Amino acid sequence: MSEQLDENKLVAQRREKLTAIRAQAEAANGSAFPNDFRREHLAAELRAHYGDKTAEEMEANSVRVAVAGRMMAKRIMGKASFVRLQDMSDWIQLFVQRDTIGEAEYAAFKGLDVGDILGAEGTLFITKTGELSVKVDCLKLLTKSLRPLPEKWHGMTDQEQRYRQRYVDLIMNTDVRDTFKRRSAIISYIRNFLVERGYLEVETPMMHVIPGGATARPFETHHNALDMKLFLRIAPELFLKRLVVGGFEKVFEINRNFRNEGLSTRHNPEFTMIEFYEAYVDHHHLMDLTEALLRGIATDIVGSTTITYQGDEYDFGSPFARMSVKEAILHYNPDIAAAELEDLTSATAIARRLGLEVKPTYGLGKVQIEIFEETVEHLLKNPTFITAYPTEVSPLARRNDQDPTVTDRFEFFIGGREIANGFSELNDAEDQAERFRKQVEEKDAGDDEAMHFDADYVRALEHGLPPTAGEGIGIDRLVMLFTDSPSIRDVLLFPHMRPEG
RNA sequence: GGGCCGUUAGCUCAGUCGGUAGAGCAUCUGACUUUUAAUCAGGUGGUCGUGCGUUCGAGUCGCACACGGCCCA
Repeated sequence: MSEQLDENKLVAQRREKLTAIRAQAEAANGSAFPNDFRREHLAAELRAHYGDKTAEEMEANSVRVAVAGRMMAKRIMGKASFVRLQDMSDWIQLFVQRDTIGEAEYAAFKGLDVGDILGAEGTLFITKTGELSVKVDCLKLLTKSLRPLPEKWHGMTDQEQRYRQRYVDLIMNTDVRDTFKRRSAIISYIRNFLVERGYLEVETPMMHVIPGGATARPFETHHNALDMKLFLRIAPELFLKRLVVGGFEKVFEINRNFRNEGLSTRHNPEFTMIEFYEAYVDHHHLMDLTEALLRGIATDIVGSTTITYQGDEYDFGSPFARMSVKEAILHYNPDIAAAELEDLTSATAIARRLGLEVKPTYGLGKVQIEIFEETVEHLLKNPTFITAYPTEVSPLARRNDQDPTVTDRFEFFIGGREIANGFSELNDAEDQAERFRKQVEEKDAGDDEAMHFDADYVRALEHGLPPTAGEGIGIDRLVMLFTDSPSIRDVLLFPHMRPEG
């Protein structure tokens, strides 16, 4: 596929047409790919302004328009024809008459192909079937399309082709365009939400010398001039907190992170997260903020506090449920006694009974989280905050003042999936250094997802991080939820695919 | 990583028991001055994902591989 894409007769025919168009344009001192046509109107604007007018009203005051877009359908009725012209906003019909544009122009029009990019000028009118249309008096081919589009009725349905040739998918499928417009709207909403509250948007490095801020396997790359190994970032967290040390007390970043894991309907090697940090608040404040943000997205973008995802309804209108990890385990496992969860031996027995692997290095907190993930996560359908994560699995979160075995941390779940993760930040530099050492021990013991020791980050903390709370939200999964998309690939314009076979 | 399913014309899909490859749309030719999946008549279009094997003969049966989808880990 690299050099010679599949050629066929249809493409060859169009190439021949283009050759003739080139020759004609050259003879007239013009271009086969003219760029001097200026569009004055979008289809959606015209529909909005004139869509409910009557044929008589349109005839009474003639409206001149200039539209441009891709020809999606061509119906030749003899000496008059109809064209469906699709632009970024919508589509509008063109009415092309031989006796209006001239015999030579009409002959040229008949040679155009579905898929060609056209510019058209004319006056608006309404056909006898009630379709707002442009009676064209000037039609111009702007770009010749050499490849046939998929069939008009079924369109492009093959998932693989839709992902690989997203440009065709976007041309053919309105709902795909709508999904990505909504994705953009959601990101804009989040950005405005935070900027309105005094947050500063920043960009921090994506190439890290020490990958940090999450437990995940990073991608490695190499800097030639410096002859050094670099990692694509797995999270921006440690840089954002350095900025809070520096005095940017409310910051956020929306961008890509990279994790070297398998692909699935919920995982792409590169994905988009927002992380935000605010000084002088705690994780309770972030839960309130998150609740307001998600309710706002539902209301303002979806248009309802109830959303439907893959047949299930979720309610964003009521206050979100909040419970601790241990409460959740006990609530969904009535056969487990509270005391059993507090003891490593009995908790390990429970985990093994569930068929979970418990490594000798696991402490009580890790075992509890394994039980939680196995028995609770998938049941958290309506919006729920789970709090009080074990310190053992939260190396960057602040210990709880009453119970130092857990942290002031929460994760947010909906539809059985984790969408967000936030906590009051660990700002005790000495505690942080100690937890990094623990992570390094685990790394040395063979856990390639464990963290590195980041000495500069500890140095930053030694300058003093104000009490701060921070959170990360997976944008792709959030967009899946709000666009009713079953796969992460449906919300990524160009999802990662193996090379074509 | 494991299981199941898929890969046939540009697109969407049929293809019986193993016997020379089919339809619709698109395209080409002709007719048609208000259609919207326009209609009518006629024509063109194929390395059946790749490779190996079984067979007189493979789109069809077997094995391997590639890519994808769904489920599981």
